[in-house]
Order: sequence, then structure tokens, then C-alpha cells
Amino acid sequence: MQDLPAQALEQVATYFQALSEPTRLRLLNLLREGERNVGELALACGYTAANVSRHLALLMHHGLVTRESRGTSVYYRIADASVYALCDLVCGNIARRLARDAGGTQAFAAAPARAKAARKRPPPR
Amino acid sequence: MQDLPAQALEQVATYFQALSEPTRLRLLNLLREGERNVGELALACGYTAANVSRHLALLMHHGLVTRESRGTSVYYRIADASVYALCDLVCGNIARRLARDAGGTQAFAAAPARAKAARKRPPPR
DNA sequence: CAACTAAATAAGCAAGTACGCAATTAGCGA
DNA sequence: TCGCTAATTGCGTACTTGCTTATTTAGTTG
Repeated sequence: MQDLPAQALEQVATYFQALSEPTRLRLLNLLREGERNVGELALACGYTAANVSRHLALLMHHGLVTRESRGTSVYYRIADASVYALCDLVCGNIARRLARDAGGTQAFAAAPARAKAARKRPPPR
Repeated sequence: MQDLPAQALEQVATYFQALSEPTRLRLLNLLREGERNVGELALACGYTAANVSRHLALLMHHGLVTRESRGTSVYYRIADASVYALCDLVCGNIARRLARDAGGTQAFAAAPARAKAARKRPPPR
């Protein structure tokens, strides 16, 4: 990815942007167990159906979910399960960062002179 | 991640948000080759140093880069290389989606829809 | 100390976005 | 056809965010 043109970079950014909303992540989470229609999702999220519909439209525009209209309802489902792998990766990064921040403060108070050398170590696993 | 509390979900969302900016992705990309100071990054991006400094502060707040002040300059470097894996995953998803969308339509040769995101380069300074 | 440079911060503007409400569209049944 | 329900869309509001310019802070040097 090091030599991506500005155009592709922007696409990646908007993809991340689609995932940068708690409501949308919650929707994806709910869809993990199977397809759901808009009403069900709205009820589960505590938002209006209008709002949920908008978020789902955005997710679909990015190819994250698929839409299937059955009767008067519209059922959404996950299009690509790899988003969960993505989220798991992020969760791991956050956890690692929290552990580093929490653990680092103790070591810091004891030996501030060593901080420079310690900085180059790989992140604690 | 299916049973994350709303609070954790928000953290994941803000993490994605940190990556939802072309400029920040470009900064991360530049840092791939090694540490850089603010001025170098600003020059490479074509943005003001003030703006770059803000983006870097945000990236650091999320633990994506580390900061080291040497002399009057401040050098930034990647804190966790797993962000690249994340970006690669996203690139794969996008490519897959594009392939899926364009797969059935070879009559797309004169596709006007893609011209939208063509040129959007920052003004050369 | 004064002058200079690099980085960070403050202030303000313009653009984007999430949200609710209300209106519209689509499918189903009496 | 009419009425009902579910989903989408138009519109206005409040909030967020990226950017630039100007100012402040930190570090080096004469």
C-alpha cells in the first residue's frame, strides 16, 4: 500500500469512515447473528428507523452489507465477514495500547533514564 | 467483539476515525520508511506544519505514532506496525468489491461514474 | 539575553454529518 | 380502491472536523 495514488488513499479513508461510527458498528454487530430488517435494528439500537435506514444505506454503499427486500420489509445482512477480522484487529491494538499506557507509568516513575532505551523495544504482547 | 459495551464500541469507532482521513493515511504511509519530523512531513504532504502537527497529535493520542523531540525538531515514528496490516485488509476488501461490481459489466468501458473522484490533489506549495 | 527556527496551540471559517420529524414510496390485505 | 405498515428520502438543526492564519512555547545559537 506504500505507493497508493491519492485517489485510492481517499477510498481507503472513506472505508474507514464508514466504520467510524458507534451506531454503524452496533448495526454490524447485530447483523453478526444473521439477517435483520430495519425495524428490528432500529428497535435494538434505540434509534429511529429513518436514521438506521440511512446508516444501512451508507454501509451498503461501501459494500459492507447486502439488501434484500421481502414483502414490506427489507432485510440486511453482512456482505463480507472480514470486517469482523478488522474490528478484532483494532480491538487488539486498543487493548495493547491500554496495557502499554497502564504498565508504562509504573516503570517510568522508577527509572526515567531508561526510557530512551526502552522506547525501541517492540510492543509488549 | 460481539458483546462489547457501548463504551468500548465508541473507542473502536474513534480508532477507525483516526484512520478515516487521507492526510493521516498519507502521514502513516510516509512514516513507513522511517522517522520523519514535522517539517519534512508537511513538505511531503503539501500542508502547513500546523495542520500536520494537529494530525500527528491525533495519531499519537490513539497510540499510532510515537514522538521524540531532538533539538528543535520533533521526530515521529510508527508505534504499531499492525496498522499497515489493517490498511492492507481494507485495500483487499475494496479491491474485492470493485472486482465484484465491475465483474458483470464489461460494457463499462466508457463508464462515466468513476470520473468523479479523479483529481483532487492539494495545491502545490 | 536577544534573535532565530521548529513545533504546538488558539481562533475562526467552511464543509460535512448525525439526528429527528414529516412527507413520500412500495407492498400487502380487506 | 382504500387503508395499513415498513422503508426511504427531504429538510432543518446542532454538532463535529479539517483547514488556514496568527500567536505562543521550546530549543539552539550568536
